[in-house]
Formats: sequence, structure tokens, C-alpha cells
Amino acid sequence: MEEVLYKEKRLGTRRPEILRAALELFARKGVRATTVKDIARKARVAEGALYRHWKSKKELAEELFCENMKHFKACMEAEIEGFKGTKLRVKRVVGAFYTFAEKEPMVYRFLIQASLYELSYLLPRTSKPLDLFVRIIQEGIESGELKKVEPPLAAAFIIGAITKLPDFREMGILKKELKDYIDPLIELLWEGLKARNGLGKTFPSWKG
Amino acid sequence: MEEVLYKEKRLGTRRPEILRAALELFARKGVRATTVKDIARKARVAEGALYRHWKSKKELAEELFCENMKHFKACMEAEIEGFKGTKLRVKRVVGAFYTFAEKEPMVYRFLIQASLYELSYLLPRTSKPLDLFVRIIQEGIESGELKKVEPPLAAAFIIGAITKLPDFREMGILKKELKDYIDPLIELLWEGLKARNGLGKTFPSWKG
Amino acid sequence: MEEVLYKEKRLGTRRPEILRAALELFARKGVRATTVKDIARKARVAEGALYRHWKSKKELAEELFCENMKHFKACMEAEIEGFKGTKLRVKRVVGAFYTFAEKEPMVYRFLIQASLYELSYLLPRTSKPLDLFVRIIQEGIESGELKKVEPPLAAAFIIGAITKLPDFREMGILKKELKDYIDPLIELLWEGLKARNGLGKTFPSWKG
Amino acid sequence: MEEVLYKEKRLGTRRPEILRAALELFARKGVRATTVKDIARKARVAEGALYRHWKSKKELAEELFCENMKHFKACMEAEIEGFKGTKLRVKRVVGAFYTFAEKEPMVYRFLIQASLYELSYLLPRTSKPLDLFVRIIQEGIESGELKKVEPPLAAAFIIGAITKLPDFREMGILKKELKDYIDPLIELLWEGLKARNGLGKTFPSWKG
DNA sequence: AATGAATGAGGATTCATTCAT
DNA sequence: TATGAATGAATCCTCATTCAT
Repeated sequence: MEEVLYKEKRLGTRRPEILRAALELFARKGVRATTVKDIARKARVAEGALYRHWKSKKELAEELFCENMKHFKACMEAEIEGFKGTKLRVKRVVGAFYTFAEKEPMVYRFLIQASLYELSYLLPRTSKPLDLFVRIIQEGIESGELKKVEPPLAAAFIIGAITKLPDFREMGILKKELKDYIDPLIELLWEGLKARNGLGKTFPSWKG
Repeated sequence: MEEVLYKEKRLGTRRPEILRAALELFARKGVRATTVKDIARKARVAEGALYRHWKSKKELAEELFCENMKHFKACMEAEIEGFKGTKLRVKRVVGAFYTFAEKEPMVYRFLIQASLYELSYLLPRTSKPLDLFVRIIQEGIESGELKKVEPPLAAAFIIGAITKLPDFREMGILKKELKDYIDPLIELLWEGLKARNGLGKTFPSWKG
Repeated sequence: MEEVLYKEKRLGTRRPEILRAALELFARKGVRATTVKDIARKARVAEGALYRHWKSKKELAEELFCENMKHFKACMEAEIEGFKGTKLRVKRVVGAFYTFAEKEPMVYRFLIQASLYELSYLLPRTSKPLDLFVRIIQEGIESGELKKVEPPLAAAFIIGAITKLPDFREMGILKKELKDYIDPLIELLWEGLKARNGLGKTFPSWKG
Repeated sequence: MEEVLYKEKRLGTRRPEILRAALELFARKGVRATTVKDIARKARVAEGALYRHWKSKKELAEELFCENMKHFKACMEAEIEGFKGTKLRVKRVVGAFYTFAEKEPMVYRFLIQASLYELSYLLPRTSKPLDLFVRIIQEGIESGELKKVEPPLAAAFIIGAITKLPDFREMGILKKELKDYIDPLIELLWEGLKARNGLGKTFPSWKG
């Protein structure tokens, strides 16, 4: 008895189970369509348990969103840490993006879906992959490796294309693994974005 | 116009008001988050009126989706009717796409959002703009105007970029009107997609 | 046009169709479970039509109940008109009862069901077969043909047995036609009820 | 008793209150005519409480029906346990039947009414008094104590008569307590059913 | 912390009845 | 009379949240 209490104290709580369960359900059905009962059942916990850790279902969703988004961005940041050259960096972020999407499909689904709809109001104050893309693009334009376009337009161009692939895979329009589309996709993007004027563009790797 | 109103009155139906109200609410909040009471209030109708015309809120949403998607595609199809040359055709569909998005922002929002989430299960059996894009791309590849990529990948590339723009505008990342981004965007897309090998690409307009 | 109006005037109304449709639905599902829309659909009439002829669904049901009950009783009365001898009379009423139940199964069902539940409050002021049974029994006791039991008890005994048969047929417990059970049933009833004391019973027909 | 209450409190359940309230309302007005709000009000519980214990009002009604029917049959079975002789057994079951009807008038009403209408679809798969009657009759016929009639016909005869009494009492046609009618009713039934040929029938009590 | 019964506001849907045509 | 769209109260059911244990 003592031991059990001690163990519970040590191992702490059902927080992780609840987080995991909620994430998956939110990813599959959306926050609104997921009931607290659903979460509790999946986490093998009583309904009330959720309220020990979060004030409401909404807060749980918001925590999941912000933390996972931060983590997603961090994964991508880690991949370009120390790498120079815009093309290479784009390649690496995109690779990291799809690695994440494939390793954590539920997290990925949840983040994308929630960004667009149910939790979109959180985006402005959330650290997110988009910020990273915009930075890389801006630096690429400044360095002359990229064509002179409005950075947000270029970001929309890149991110739109990148995020559409998993959608099409889920719809069954694309059959192969996401990884297999990276190279051709990068080519499409790069041909669109690369600078074509005189010098700057010729040796991008010198710059970085 | 007069006549239409008259007819509607004569046929004695609040159907159009309900459709209009529901569409706007669905676009703003999603189907699930919109209550029948919301719709009734906005349409200035009793709640029960909805059930004379549709069996449920869901059926109303489904009709709105399918009919508007059909209309959306038709608008785009009309714009390329008789036009040859892949670049021109892409330009015109994209133009039609944004014209639609700007003239019917509620319809556009609803279609995009519902496609991705609440009504995505309808997509396979729905006639949609995506079908048109895939066709144009396929023909462009066959005619040698476009690089040899998997058509669905190219479609994801184009559609991803195109649909991201309105998202970014809504987020406030892009400030100008959608129209103003068409030309630079087309350039990005075209540079990515155009064929670069010997001849075929040089005179694409000859082909069409 | 003139003719149509004239015809409608002449043929009058949709009253009979509505009555027929309502009766069948009430018999099958009960009054409460039958909607005005159900009735209108079955009668091939608009919902509002019902309110031309009755103030409410309830009034329609009440009219159906009282009129049919009266008719039911009249059918049975006609069968014993002029016949003497309690046993014979019982035989004939029971025969008439089952003839009615088989020729007008919907009317029968409706009357039985409504008597017991939804319209039971009408029974006291309604002319009904029960009244007839009680009369026959009373006369049979007075004439000495029947055992001296409380007439209502004897009536419950007879009516209970009689009405149970169609129930059991519907449940599939009894397989043959109702008609085929009349004679054995009458024997059971008669053996139970007939007077056993010396004289009275011997010449019942003298009395009547 | 104390313990039971304690347990109920501890297990923290309003299940019994809801069952009790629902039963009474169903008995009085029928399942359909009883609203969930009615039940909740009578049970002094919020409407939602019902749904913790049953999936729907229908399921609650079905449980009440099956459980009470089982109990009803068990009460009657207990009364003939170990008793021999068909007449005695019939007497005892009928006695038990009316004892039940008088001690648990609500349960009785509900069972009869629901059997005939709203829940009649459950009867085939429900253990019910009818099964017991059929068994006793069959054994009575086999032993030669009863006339050779189709057992279901005899069952209809007995059950019809028995169940009609409470109806007539409620209608005010019979004034005394049900108990007081048992003996005369048994006589009516027995005279109808008893074997009249040769020996076997003469001393039924020798058999048991 | 955990449990799970209870709460009750709110949501979707039904349906008798009304009423303009 | 007939029509059928509209009404809106009433109904069943859901679900986030609370709370006694």
C-alpha cells in the first residue's frame, strides 16, 4: 500500500497517457469532435482525471498544440544547425519535415489540422516551422541565392507544396513514401526560386 | 432577378435563405460548431424549417459542399474552354481560382475547409478543381511543355502553392490582394515545372 | 377545370381516404406513434387536409374508435337477432366476433388496442361488444341456463378467452384460422358456465 | 435493508430511483408517452443521469420489462415448486398471479401493457408466465387430468380469463378484491378443462 | 491524485398545428 | 377544400465539468 502510493508519487501521474490519448483522438477527429469520455477511455483513466492536470479540454488541446509545435520546429532547426547554402538548407528542412511527418504521423496531423482550424488563433504566438522557413528564405534572398520575391510569397510557395504532399498521400493520390518525393519536389521548388541573374546565384555555397 | 425572387416567394420556400445562412456559418466556424439554431436565426426562420428541405444538418452541409464544388470547378473549366498552351491555361485556371476565392470568399472558405476535414469523405465522389488541374498537367506533360514529373506530384505542387496564398492572406502574412500575387506565383510555378530538354519546351504554344 | 371542381364537389372529399389510412396506421403503431404526416402520406393527401375534417389527430382517432366500435357491436347484435338459447347465442356472438376480426383485422386491432390503452377513457360512454356479452350472460343466468356467477365475472371469463385467441395467433402460438378454434373454445366456455343444477339447464330454449 | 441502502449510497447510484420512477410512469402512461424529463423529475435526478445507466429510454424500458417478467415468472414458479396435481397447481399459479398483481400493481400493469403493445417484440425471447402455464397444461393433458385440447388454446383460455379480471377491476366492472374471484374463476376454468372420459380424470390427485 | 456518478445547459430532431396561396 | 411550407414547443440525447468518496 505504502509502496503503491510511493510508486504513484514517483511515477507521478497519468498525464502522459492522457496526452497521448488526446493527441491521437484530436488528430483523427478534431478537438471538438473528441469527447472527454473518449480521451478517458483511451487513456484508461476516469473522466475526472483530466481535470487534475488541465483546467479544461481546451487547455489540454492548447498545451498539446504549443508544445508539439515547438518540438516540431526544434527538430527542423536541429537539422540545419551549422549547414550553409540555401539549397542544402531547404533540402534538409524539407527532409526533417517529412521525417517528422512520418515518424509522428499523429502529431503531424494534429498540428496541421489544428493550425488551419480549431486552434489557428494560437498560431501568431506560437513558435512554428513557418518561422524557420521564412528565415531561410529571407537569408537566401539576401545572399542572392534566391530570386527576389516577397519572402512570405516564397514561403507560401514552399510550405504549400510541402504540406500538400501528405494530404495527397492520405487521399491515396500519391502512393509512395513521402521521402521518395523529396528530391523531385526540391527540384521543382528550387527551379522556381533560384536566382537567375549573373553571379550571386552561381556559388551559393560560398556565401553561407 | 425580380422574377427569381418572385418565383422563390411563389414556390414559398426559405431554402435559399437557409442555404446562404448555413454556408456562411459553416465557412466561419465549421459544420460541427454551427448549430441549427445559429442557421435558423441567421436565415430568420424557425429551426424546424431546415428539416422540411433536408433530413439533417449533415445533409444540408453535404449538398452545399457538392453543389458548390461542382460550381467552382465549372467556373474554372469555363475559363480554359478553347484556350491552348499549358502556361496560358495554368495562368487562366489560377486566375479563375482566385477570382472565385475573392468573389465568393465564403464559398471558397467552406469548400477548402470542408475538403480538408469535416467533409473530406465526400471528395472522392465529388467533381472538384483538383481533377481539372490534374488534367491540364497531364496534357502539359504529354505535349512536352512540362517537365516529366508524376502528375499528382505536380498537382500537389501547384495546388499547394495556390491554396496557401489565401491562408497567408487571412493570417495577415500577405497584405495585397490575391490577384497581385498571381503573376509572380505563376513564374515560380512555371520555372519549376517547365520542360528544359531540347525542343519541346521551346515553343510550347506551337503544340496546343 | 370546371369539371374538376365539380367532381371534387360531388365526390366531396378525402375524408374516406384519410379515415382508412389513419385506421391502419393507428392499428399498427398506435395513435401516438402515428404522425399526421404518416397519415397524409398514406392517404395521398396534404398534411393540412386532415384539419379540414377534424380539429385534431385526437378527434380523428376518437371518431374512428366510436364509430367502429358501434359498428362492431351492431354486427354482433345482428347475429343474435331472433335467436334464442344462451349456448346458441354465445356461439353466434363468438362467431360474429371472429368473423369481424378476420374480415376487418385492422379495425379489430385498432379497437382492441385502443380500448385497452390510448382511448380507454372513451369506453364507458361507448356502445361496445362487452355490453352485449354482459346482457346475454345476465339473461342466461336469469333463465337458469348458466351457473349463478357474478355476470361481470362470467363476462371477463368469456371475453378474456375470446380476445386472447387473436393475440396468440398474432404471436404465432396458435397456427390455424380463428374460425377453427371457435368450437373447442365454446366447449371450454360452456362447460365452465353451464348450470349443473337439476332442471333449469335442461331446456334452455324454452326460456329464451 | 440498511445495508442495501448503504451499499447503494456507497456505490453512489441513482439507478434504483430511476428504475422505480420509470416503471411507474411507464405503467401509467406507456413508454412512449413518458418523457425522460418525467422520469428524471419523479426520480429527483437530472435528465442526464439516466444515460449513465442506460443508452436510451428504450433500453431502460427493455431492462425493466425483461427483469420484471423474469421475476414475475419466478414468483409463480416458486408457488408450484413441489406441488402435484394439475388443479392444485393451476390454483396456486393463479393465486400467485393475483398476489403479484396486487402486491406490485405497477409492475403488473407495466408488464401486461408492454407485452401487448410497446414491447411485444421482446416477448419471444423473454422468460414469461405464459411459458409456465403452457407447461402445466401440457403436463395436465399428458397425465389425463385435462381434456385433450391444444395446449396453446387452453393456455389462451386460462390466461385470457385471468388477465381480464384486473382489467375489469380497473374499469370498475368488478368491485371486490382480485383474491375473492379466484375460487369462482378456478371453478369456471376447471369445469371447462377437466377431463371427462373414463378413469384417469376421476382421481387426478392420486397421480401427483 | 483518481474515480465515476451526477449535473444541466445546450444541441439535433420531431411533429401537431397554422396559414398563405 | 386542398396544399405544403413554416412554426416552435417539446423531446431525446450529449457532454464538459463538478464533486463526494
